Amino acid sequence: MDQYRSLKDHVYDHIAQAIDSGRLAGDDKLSEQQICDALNVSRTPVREALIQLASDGYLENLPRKGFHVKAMNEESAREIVEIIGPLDGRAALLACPRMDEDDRAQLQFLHESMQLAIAKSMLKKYDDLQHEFHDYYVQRCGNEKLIGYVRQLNRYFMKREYAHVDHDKQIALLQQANDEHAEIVRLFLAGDATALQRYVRDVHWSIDNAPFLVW
Amino acid sequence: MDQYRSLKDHVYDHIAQAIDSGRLAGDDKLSEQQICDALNVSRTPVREALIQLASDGYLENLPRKGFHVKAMNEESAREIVEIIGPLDGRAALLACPRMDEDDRAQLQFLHESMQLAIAKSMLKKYDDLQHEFHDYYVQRCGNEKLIGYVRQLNRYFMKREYAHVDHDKQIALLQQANDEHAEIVRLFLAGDATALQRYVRDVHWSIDNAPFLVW
DNA sequence: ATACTGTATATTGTATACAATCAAGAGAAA
DNA sequence: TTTCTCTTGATTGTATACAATATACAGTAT
Repeated sequence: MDQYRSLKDHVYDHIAQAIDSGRLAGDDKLSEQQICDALNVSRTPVREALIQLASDGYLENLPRKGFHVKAMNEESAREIVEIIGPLDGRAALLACPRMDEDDRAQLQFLHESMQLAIAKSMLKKYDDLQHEFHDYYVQRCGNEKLIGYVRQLNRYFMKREYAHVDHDKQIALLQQANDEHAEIVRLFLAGDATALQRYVRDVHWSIDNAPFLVW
Repeated sequence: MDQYRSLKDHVYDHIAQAIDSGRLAGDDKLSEQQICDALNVSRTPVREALIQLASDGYLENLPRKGFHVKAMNEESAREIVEIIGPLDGRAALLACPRMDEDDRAQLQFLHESMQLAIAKSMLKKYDDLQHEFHDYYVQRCGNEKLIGYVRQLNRYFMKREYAHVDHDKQIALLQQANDEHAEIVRLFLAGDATALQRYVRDVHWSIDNAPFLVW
């Protein structure tokens, strides 16, 4: 069963990846013609992909003036931080009773891997593992709509930059975050879904001391 | 300043309204040609609107087989109930410190109007007021992304049907809901944002005794 | 030099044309 | 009758053509 992928989907993935990888950023304007030339397709599938990307929050569409990449600014960062906690916490709550022994072992393994990454100052590695950690239980919450929301919100954390924070301070922040991961793992192991939700929502994603508000 | 509205937007509104109003429902298949004929436009803006509607959760797109209205079923209803509480609660938390005297008076007025609607057994009127009540503080939470999410989730509650519940039972459910609204108003007046968030999230939108899971 | 105006070019929005796939029905084989 | 295959028409996916608007730039007036 070879699953059909339209040119629209192909274009969609191409642009989405370019944005996620940071190759397209800021308020970059997208030229339809340029995309057509690059991918050897006509404007129809390109426009359809752009409309979908705009609907999914990747782009913005100024009527009669085209599409441009939605810039990350203070305001949208604040909006994301205000929402992610309740959603991630709810995902943890729902995932908790759906985890089996192997799942819990995976979470523990990821936590210890992150600790290793911190010890070796492998910041990028830590970042990847952190996403994998959160993704792991979100993917198992059994709520497709919730999974979609969290995925969309997390996209913005992909492009975080650490440049303007000095290295020691950065390590300290990661260590704090991973201590929280330890508690999250503990609550998953204990199977205390309610406490888990509260901890993820109110502590790990605390609006106040959000150490993740770093771009 | 006449703001430009493309044919795509026109088509989008047309279909969205047809779905919201219930004129299109179930798994109804949408014929592109039929829409073209009805609105006297070509397939291009129609397809663009359909793609956006699918991205916004109105429709589903089976490759090579077209678009059909996303049906409401047990599963998607459960998914919505699992998400709406944390989001609506967070919206209330954020809105609370942004409310002025007039806003609080509006909420109180809406609450009392709902009580009146219950007393007169005006179920449809109550429903409208309830939406207005929740919308009122959500619209003032200062988080556009959150507003969008709640709006999308609430679409599904628009088409709720009361038919299979007897009238007295229905009135009792509405009375309970409005008692909760009273508490919500009280917390808004008290300015206790934290308690408000908790109440909206854990009591009013409680997963367990969700009296709103009625289609 | 600066600001304005008109024109040429580029880009977006929409319509139409063509290609690929799907769905329905007729007819043949079991 | 049932099932299979083939064919035909309908529908979707893509390309191209055309129309409407926006952008850039040259030339002119101040």
